[in-house]
Amino acid sequence: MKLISEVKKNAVYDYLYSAIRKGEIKAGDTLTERDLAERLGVSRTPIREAIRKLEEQGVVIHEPHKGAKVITLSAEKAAELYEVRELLEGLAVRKLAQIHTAEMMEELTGYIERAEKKALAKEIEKLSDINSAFHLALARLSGNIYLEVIMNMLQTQINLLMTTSLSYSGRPLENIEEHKKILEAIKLGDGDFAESVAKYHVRQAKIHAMKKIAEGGM
Amino acid sequence: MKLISEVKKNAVYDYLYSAIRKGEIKAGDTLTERDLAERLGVSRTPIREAIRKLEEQGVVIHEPHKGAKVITLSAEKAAELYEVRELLEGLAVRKLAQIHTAEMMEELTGYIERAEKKALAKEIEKLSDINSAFHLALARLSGNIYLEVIMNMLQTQINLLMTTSLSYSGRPLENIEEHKKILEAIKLGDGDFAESVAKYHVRQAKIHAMKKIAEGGM
DNA sequence: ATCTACAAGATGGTATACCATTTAGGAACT
DNA sequence: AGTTCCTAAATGGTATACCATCTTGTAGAT
Repeated sequence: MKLISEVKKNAVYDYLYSAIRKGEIKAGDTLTERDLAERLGVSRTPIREAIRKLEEQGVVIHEPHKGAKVITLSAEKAAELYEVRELLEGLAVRKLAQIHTAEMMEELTGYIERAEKKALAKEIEKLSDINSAFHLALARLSGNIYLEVIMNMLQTQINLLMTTSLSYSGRPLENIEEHKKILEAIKLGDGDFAESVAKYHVRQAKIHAMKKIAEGGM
Repeated sequence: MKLISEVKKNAVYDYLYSAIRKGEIKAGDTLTERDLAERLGVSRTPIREAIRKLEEQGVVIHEPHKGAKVITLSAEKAAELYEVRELLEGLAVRKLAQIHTAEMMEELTGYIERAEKKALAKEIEKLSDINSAFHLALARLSGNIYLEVIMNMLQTQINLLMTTSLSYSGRPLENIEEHKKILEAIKLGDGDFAESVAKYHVRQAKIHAMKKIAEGGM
């Protein structure tokens, strides 16, 4: 039985991460414990824990006695991000091609269906969340726990990038089509092929993101 | 000016991680905050932070109201670990082949020299630490910040594996020879070749580790 | 004998106060 | 005017107490 009021530690984390994604807290801003505690009406303890978690995920960097600064995602960092993600997503999909079951495919298809609805409804923030969930699911279902943990971190960063820098602008339909192609490749059961399709997808996403960053004001 | 007494949070983390590596705290054991606080003579606060960090690194898993349990590294987990590491170390070395400078090579060579000394002196625990530092340096020098963060986590896990399961038993000399080959490949500047040498090294380490796990009592 | 319910202990989460360290700004001196 | 030193404020770290929740064992009922 899940209660409404989650533990504050998580609530604070969610609030801060969301505020950063929405741009209410900008890159370079510093989070100070006492400040936030007062503003959110809680003690420093849950704030500390939330900031630790943000640090863990690479969202802020803590400089002693200067506060935790929200990272700035430069074009270089974005390139590094996608570089690693290409490898890992390739591996996840390769493994999935070898071990996939009907239930797995059903779950994955579910994300795509929901994504299509959100895309049509232009609910871009929710679309972004669903796409995140899709990629995380690929990692989780691959059965490699490390892939899952790492992809979670990378996805957190990518969401940050998408929202703060790219203002959610995506290529929603092409993106979804590529996701479908990944699922088809998994169904074929050919690890090499599935891996190459997944890598292609990540490269496309990277190209798009880099172009946006180059245009937009970073 | 660095003082002797580091912050307790880190001291507690170091103590716990070390105790786990030494087997004083075994896989499956639970860490409870009050318990440790009393035994180490500090308050729960630094204990909490240390446990969080252990959790972050995947060393313990926190189950609500049951304490933080030290993970059990099964053969499957070890295989997953090396699977991911092969990809990432391959990427790191590929990049290094393209961007390496004299200073970088000097640093890397330094690790190998120190490793040889420790190997000859049979100081196996210190050897293990130096090898960790070598691999972490590869990731760091590659210039991809994500590689560095991720490799740090993987290395933490591998150290755990080496000590708890493999009792430091290694193939120290072969290992060092392979490290030398990696450096030579980097110097040649051929990314593809360097990557393949690095991947080969990780696969060898994996084979050795898996064999040991199969023999030894896990 | 088994099941239920409840109470006590264990565990985690939060609030608060205090201490340590660092930073930053200004006063005093040259 | 520039430099040095010192102090106050900011920030982080730690200790402690209290509260909420969950687990577990046991007493009582059936």
